[in-house]
Amino acid sequence: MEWEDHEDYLRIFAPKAFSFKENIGYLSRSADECMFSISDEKIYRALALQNETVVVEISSEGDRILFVRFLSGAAQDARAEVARYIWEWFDLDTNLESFYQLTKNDPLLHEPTAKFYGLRNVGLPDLFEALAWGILGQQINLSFAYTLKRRFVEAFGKKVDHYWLFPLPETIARLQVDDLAALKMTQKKAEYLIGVARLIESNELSKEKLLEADFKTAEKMLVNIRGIGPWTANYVLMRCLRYPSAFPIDDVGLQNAFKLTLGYDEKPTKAEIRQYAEHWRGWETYATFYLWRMLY
DNA sequence: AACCAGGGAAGAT
DNA sequence: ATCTTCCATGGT
Repeated sequence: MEWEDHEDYLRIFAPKAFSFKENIGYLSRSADECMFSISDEKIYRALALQNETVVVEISSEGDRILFVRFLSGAAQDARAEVARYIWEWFDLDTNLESFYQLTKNDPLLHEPTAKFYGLRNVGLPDLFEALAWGILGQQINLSFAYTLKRRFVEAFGKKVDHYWLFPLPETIARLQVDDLAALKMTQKKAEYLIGVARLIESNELSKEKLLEADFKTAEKMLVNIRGIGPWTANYVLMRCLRYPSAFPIDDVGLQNAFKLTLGYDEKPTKAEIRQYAEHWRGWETYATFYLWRMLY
């Protein structure tokens, strides 16, 4: 991690193949997002750290240096924690150069990788947030998913200045199914969310445990949880745990992105998707992420 | 106003 | 192992 602490601000030096503009563009894709806001090419959000809560403003100097100001909070030890969070959020440990090398002649990926050069898998570092977003998003369109997330966050999260912190698992673990169903999600979703919150609260499930396992083992650990099938498991393996080979192959967005990018009239079959994906073995996460980006 | 969306569970084959 | 049905809401 490369960064400088200047007390009232931080500078974070992104690696090659990073474009602040592309990442801002990605983060601006939904007007209904409630976990951060973007205005004038700057990102604003609250972060819950070990010992305090801070509000940060993230802008850029050029396209490779992230410039972080603290709008509230930021004791000495918090600043390194913020730098680490942002480093992870933008997936700055990944070297994208070999991905670009691999895809520059790929019939499907050459277009998205050229168009969105420097885009990162801007993830969901918090495991409960990633799982909850996956569960909330099951079987509904994206706009309703954002509506549900907003209701969930505003009902059970915490507001810091103008910004929301995602609900904590210990809060959700204590709810009844009806408390969540009142937000107009299905009874099942309410059950799944409470179940996952309880597993995290009891530490039976944690990011650390999932990261100790290899990809296939972590996938099995997740799929064994009620409410988490292959789609949600791979979504979380991609966006939170950052296994490079995660691949939600049944995702309808992925099928639509194939259709759009290849100019097909019909969605591709699973076999076709597998065939294309052979070329990007080890980079399925980034391939999926760039293909999704084609859709909005 | 009927019908569809779409991932997961549960039950059936 | 693979299939069918159900969930329950918002969008069309």
